[in-house]
Amino acid sequence: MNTHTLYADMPETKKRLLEAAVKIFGAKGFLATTVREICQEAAVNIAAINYHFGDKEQLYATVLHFIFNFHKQIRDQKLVHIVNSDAHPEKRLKAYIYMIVHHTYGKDCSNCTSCPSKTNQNCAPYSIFLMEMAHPSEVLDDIVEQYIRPDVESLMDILRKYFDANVSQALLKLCADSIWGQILHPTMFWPIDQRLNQSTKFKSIDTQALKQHVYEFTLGGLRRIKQQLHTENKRGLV
Amino acid sequence: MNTHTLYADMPETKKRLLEAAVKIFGAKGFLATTVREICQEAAVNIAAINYHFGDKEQLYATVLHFIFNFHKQIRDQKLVHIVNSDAHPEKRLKAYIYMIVHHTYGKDCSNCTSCPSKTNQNCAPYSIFLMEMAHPSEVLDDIVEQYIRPDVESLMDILRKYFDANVSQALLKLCADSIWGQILHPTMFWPIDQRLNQSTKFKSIDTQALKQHVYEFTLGGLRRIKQQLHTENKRGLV
DNA sequence: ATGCGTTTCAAACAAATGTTTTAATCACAG
DNA sequence: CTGTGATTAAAACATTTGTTTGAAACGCAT
Repeated sequence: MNTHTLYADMPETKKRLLEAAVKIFGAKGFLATTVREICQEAAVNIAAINYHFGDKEQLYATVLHFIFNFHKQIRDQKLVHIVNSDAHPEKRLKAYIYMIVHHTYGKDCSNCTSCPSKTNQNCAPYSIFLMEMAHPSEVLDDIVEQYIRPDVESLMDILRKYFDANVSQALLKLCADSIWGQILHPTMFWPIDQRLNQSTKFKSIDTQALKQHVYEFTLGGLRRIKQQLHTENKRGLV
Repeated sequence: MNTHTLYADMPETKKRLLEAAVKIFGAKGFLATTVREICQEAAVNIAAINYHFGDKEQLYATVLHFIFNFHKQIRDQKLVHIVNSDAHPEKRLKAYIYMIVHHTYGKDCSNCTSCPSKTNQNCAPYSIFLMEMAHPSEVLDDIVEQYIRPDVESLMDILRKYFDANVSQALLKLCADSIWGQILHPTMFWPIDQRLNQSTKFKSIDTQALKQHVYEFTLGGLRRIKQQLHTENKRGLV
């Protein structure tokens, strides 16, 4: 079902443990999940975790890598294609936003085994991600380098080319944050939306509408800022 | 130091416990903090939590209310003033964004006792908030109703008046999310920024620049969307 | 000073957790 | 069939956790 580097050549028991771990770590958090529950979910013996992974923490680290490695290959391919394209920066930006939103909210996620409950809970990967933001573990360093930095740098590249004039790194970062903030907000703060609008997550998030909106909103924002830069430069020359 | 409704008429021990609880719950999460550590930090006996709060969970619930109630009075006053103003919606939007950013990143927070470490950790309130997003507790229902819904509704009001034409609730929500996403992103995903840019939080976040950027970016986004609505309507009439 | 309700204290309790141990079982090459 | 290494199984272990208990100390009106 899933051709995964970390996953492919694992013994059956180890695979089952990993899948169960994603599910339960996601549903309850690291400390609230007991190794007993994971083993029960995976239908293996209590000692299996220590045998196959060393201990609970190393299992969690594997889970973290597993989650972020999900779709990395496809995603990276698309990414270099977008960044190296000679299309207009606005087109590239559109491709970028559409791609990220797709991988964040697409069916690939809502159908994966890591998302046990689509109704009243954040799906496992996002819960785990939020946990890391609240209290980063040691693994986060690697995760950022391997999986997050490439995505962010790509966006910075696109933006740099968009503002063809000399533009500060600080401004690029602000713009990138504006974009990422818009993309991630609906998943990350989903429990609030749920309570505000009695909504169920994957029903209420219209991926297509979100893509379009984030792109149009962003385009308006960027154009305005670019224009302001332009008038500032002009004024500077007078 | 802090004239707080929940805080004012508390016995000394209870206050100390509450402050210690904010600090340690924030630094470690609910399960990772032991009542023993809180009591040690507060320099009170082990049994004090159960005596003053009932149990660990009720202490945590109090902490949650305490955090969100912080500055609520001032904030609410400003809010009604902004919403009921007869200024141009763009001006009101600016006031709204500036106010929220101020209360999210302002000195009032970075100086408060709830933010023990400004260097390598998210400050307590935001860590606790993220925990709630990852795994909501029962208290979140009340928190959303009392503290979050008013803020969001105010923004929706402003936006509704901005798009003077008939505009769908869905579009308003998308725009509101774009704004909130931009505002919250830097705090919430601070651990990533820290690792990407070796930055320390309160040094790297320039509140003034953030305010201005979010407003300008948002204004550009909203204007573009409004314009698109307008041409759509025109086309509809033809 | 006395008595009483409130608060603090040290010690103990019961429950649960991650891990280890040791033996049993399995896969399978020789 | 045999033997060897890998895997699984059940039980036990050591620790830590939140909570309770019952007595002591305190504040304070009478």
